[in-house]
Amino acid sequence: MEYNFREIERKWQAYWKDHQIYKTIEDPNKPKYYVLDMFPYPSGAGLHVGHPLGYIASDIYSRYKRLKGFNVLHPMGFDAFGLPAEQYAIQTGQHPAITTKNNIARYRDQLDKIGFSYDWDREIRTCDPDYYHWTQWAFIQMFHHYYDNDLQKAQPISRLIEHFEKKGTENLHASSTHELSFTASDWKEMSEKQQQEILLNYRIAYLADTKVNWCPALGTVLANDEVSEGVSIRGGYPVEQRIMRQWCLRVSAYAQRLLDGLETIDWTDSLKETQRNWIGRSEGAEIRFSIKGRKETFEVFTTRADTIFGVTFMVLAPESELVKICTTPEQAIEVEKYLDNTKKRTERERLADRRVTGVFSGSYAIHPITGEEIPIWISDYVLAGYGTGAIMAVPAHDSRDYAFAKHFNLPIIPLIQGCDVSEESFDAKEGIMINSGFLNGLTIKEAIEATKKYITEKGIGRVKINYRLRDAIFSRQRYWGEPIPIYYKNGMPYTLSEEELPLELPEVDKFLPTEKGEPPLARAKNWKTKDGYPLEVCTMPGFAGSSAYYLRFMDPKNDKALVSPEANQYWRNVDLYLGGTEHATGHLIYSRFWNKFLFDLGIVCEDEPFKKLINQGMIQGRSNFVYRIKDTNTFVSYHLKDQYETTPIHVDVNMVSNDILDLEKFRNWNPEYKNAEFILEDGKYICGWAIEKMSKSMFNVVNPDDIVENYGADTLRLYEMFLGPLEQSKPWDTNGIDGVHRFIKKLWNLFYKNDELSVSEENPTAEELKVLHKTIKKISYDIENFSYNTAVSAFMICVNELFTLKCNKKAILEPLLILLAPFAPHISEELYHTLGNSDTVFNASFPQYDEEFLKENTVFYPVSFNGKVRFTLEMPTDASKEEVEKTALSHPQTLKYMEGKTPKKIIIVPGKIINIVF
RNA sequence: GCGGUUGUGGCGUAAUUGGUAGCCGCGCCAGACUUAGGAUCUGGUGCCGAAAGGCGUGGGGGUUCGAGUCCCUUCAGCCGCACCA
Repeated sequence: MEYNFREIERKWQAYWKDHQIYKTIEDPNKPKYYVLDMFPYPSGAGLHVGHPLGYIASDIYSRYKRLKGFNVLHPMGFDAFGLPAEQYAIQTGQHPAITTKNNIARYRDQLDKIGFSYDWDREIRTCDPDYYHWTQWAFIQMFHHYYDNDLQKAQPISRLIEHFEKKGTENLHASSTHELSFTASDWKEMSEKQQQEILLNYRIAYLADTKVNWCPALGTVLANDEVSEGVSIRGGYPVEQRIMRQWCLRVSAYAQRLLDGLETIDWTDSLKETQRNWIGRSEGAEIRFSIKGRKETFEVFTTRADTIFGVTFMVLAPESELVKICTTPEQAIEVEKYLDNTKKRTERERLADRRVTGVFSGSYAIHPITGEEIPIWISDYVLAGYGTGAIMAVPAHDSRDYAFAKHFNLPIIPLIQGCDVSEESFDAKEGIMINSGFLNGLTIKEAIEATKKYITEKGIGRVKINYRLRDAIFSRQRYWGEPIPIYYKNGMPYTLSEEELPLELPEVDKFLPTEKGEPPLARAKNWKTKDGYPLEVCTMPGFAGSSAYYLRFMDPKNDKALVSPEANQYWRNVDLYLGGTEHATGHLIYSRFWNKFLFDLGIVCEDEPFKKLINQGMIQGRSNFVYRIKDTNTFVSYHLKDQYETTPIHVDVNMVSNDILDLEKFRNWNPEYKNAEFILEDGKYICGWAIEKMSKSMFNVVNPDDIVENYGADTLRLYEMFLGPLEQSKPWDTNGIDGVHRFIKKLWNLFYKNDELSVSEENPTAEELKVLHKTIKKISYDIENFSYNTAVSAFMICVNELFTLKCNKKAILEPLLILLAPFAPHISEELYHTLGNSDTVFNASFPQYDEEFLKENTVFYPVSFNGKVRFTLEMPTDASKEEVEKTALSHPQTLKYMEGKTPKKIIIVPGKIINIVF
């Protein structure tokens, strides 16, 4: 029989579906294992060959774990809300729900062809009301909680109100937007509206005026991780800063726990480092300065408290509230001018053009230790959003302060013994302090500690930890997202009751803002509560739906809760999570935050959602080029191109094979090339190539459907794994796929001789057993270590060796099929049944290797002289060191290489190597 | 600038963790079967050299009997962060 992959794959995919092989239920008798892929956003372009890489890897692991006796949860769903479908809707009028549904169908079809073991009964779509019910529910919980810094835990708002009623803000240690201070009686005298406004300052989901990234082209605000270098990541449209009243999530409250949690999880160092970076913890001191002639004081944050004696000026961010206070009438015009100028510059311009700019405020600060007067300046090199928006400038030891001081001719006082600050600042954190009063003679490290102690004791400052992590802005002025379950009464936000969920996305006539500039939901008819209060018109951002989806998979049909305690306690958290690095600072921070919040509420039993995480590398494209001779329609083959002046042109890789261009296809590709002429080499047109991103514009996109059609899903799966280490980026080159396909056919031919099934029941030989058990050992090790490329190579070696041995014994081939089943499920299932089994191969057990079969009688020693290997020596495995040495020294070859000299030293590593030094 | 990560044949890669560098494939070369080959099978294939032999894991240095692997130094690519005080 021929290996007919089309028929085999169709047959077993249907069988698995009909017999519900992948249906998963909680089974207390088996250990659980949860394998999750980062679910895709179903784009209109469909999957290319790079997308399934991680899915294949996780599928192999899932099937392996199952064969090892685990109850494996391996679900899949779709991150279905998002901008592209909405942009498409604006352009074409097609409802994003329809676009999304079609795209999902396409994705599903493509995924099905590859033969994954997903339990599709658990499929979730974030745009499904039954799903976003629980996204909205979580938001409501966040609204009704605040973060207690003492307990390091979310607490009900009712507890906060109690505190206010008893003590006002006294002894309150809660995360907040602004530091507030009021008494219990102040609180009681406030109106309902005032109280609500105060509470927003503490809620974990809160409404506040914040500086946002406004993207005019998309008509919405974007989160920090959705913006890069001043443009939106989706679409690349310019983004500007604006102050707007927005929903935010108090992620910053969890900064320390997000940081600490990294120690407990098995992620790569680079990813943890990226998150640490993003959280940006810095330990320092907050020091208070008074303003000469005024009662107001202000604080600055510094990590270099040791440099306090080197402060020669202060700098305020232009947006700082202190600017008003510090500006003297004499300087008012100058300051006004400067503020106007900075306002006109966008964030991008400020970053691109690092000119030193600033203006003197007219006021002086009083140095808290020396009592000296220090001029207060205003400059946009100080960021309003970090620390207190004001700094103490130490030009001798900070390059930014140095540049500023040089430009405005301000004094520079060196503080480190022997440092030279005539040309640049000395930023290094090493040396002995000078010019620093009581700090003189201390090392920097000692001086930092001494200063902290001093300012704390004298009450002029305190030790402070700052985080770069900002609260997440949660409003999007868009249509295609989860409605926020909020209504407004008296201008203040209130949540809908849980019974009113899900708040379904309403129909609108157009997916555009209203004439008044309100978001699209403002177009909806009757967008108000039954009592007539207006509902929130913003929707949630893209990361909302993906923040807790891994929990929903545990219990996807539950209409009473996000996840039942029973399901959650069984599945706990994700054991293995696979996905790309692009989510390092977005999804992977937000979902950890979301999970920790639910953990505080006792909804989930694990503090961290993803125990182990692997980032699969990107599959790059391999582009092909033709070379057109300038101003002609003639194309010259690669090796001849240097004889002409040519322009390289991308050609579709699908009409190139082994870098040889199909001329006929090329001519028909584009009318422009209809009459193209070619200068060939050896009768062929050879294309040039380059490794680039896989994208439509490079014409290097390879569709998995085509590969499945031509080679089968098993070949695709094996080849994707064979390309190289999972985590590494590597180019896709369809040319190499034949090798893997040949391997599968060779495996097939172990079973079939001249189209006849030929499998023997005979007992295997020692040699055959050795081949099998060597392979079992290697495959087990490789799967555990996600080294799938070497596993595929081990399979090839195994089949090559069995082929040489002409082995067709069932006792060898059957375990081999079980080993291979996670990688190539279809052919394994087919041949497993061919051997007479009636149950699926995935109900078998993974073979165990037996060291007994791997024992060798003899070992080949490489014999080297002064480190150079000259020949090998076969010795019995159990030969003693002395025997080996004796045999080696008396070997005729040894005499030749010794050139009559006496050995100085003989190194023998049993079973490994012999080295003779002379 | 800071941090992470990777440098091995023409290409993708491997190396039991300090012990024969180049496994497994692609490509290429030769041969077989073929009307044919972008099919299949067999053999060869790191570089230089006719061979003996020499050289060889980005470069330089070191430790060691022995280094792709450890240490120092340097270069290059990729990724992340970046006026974060």
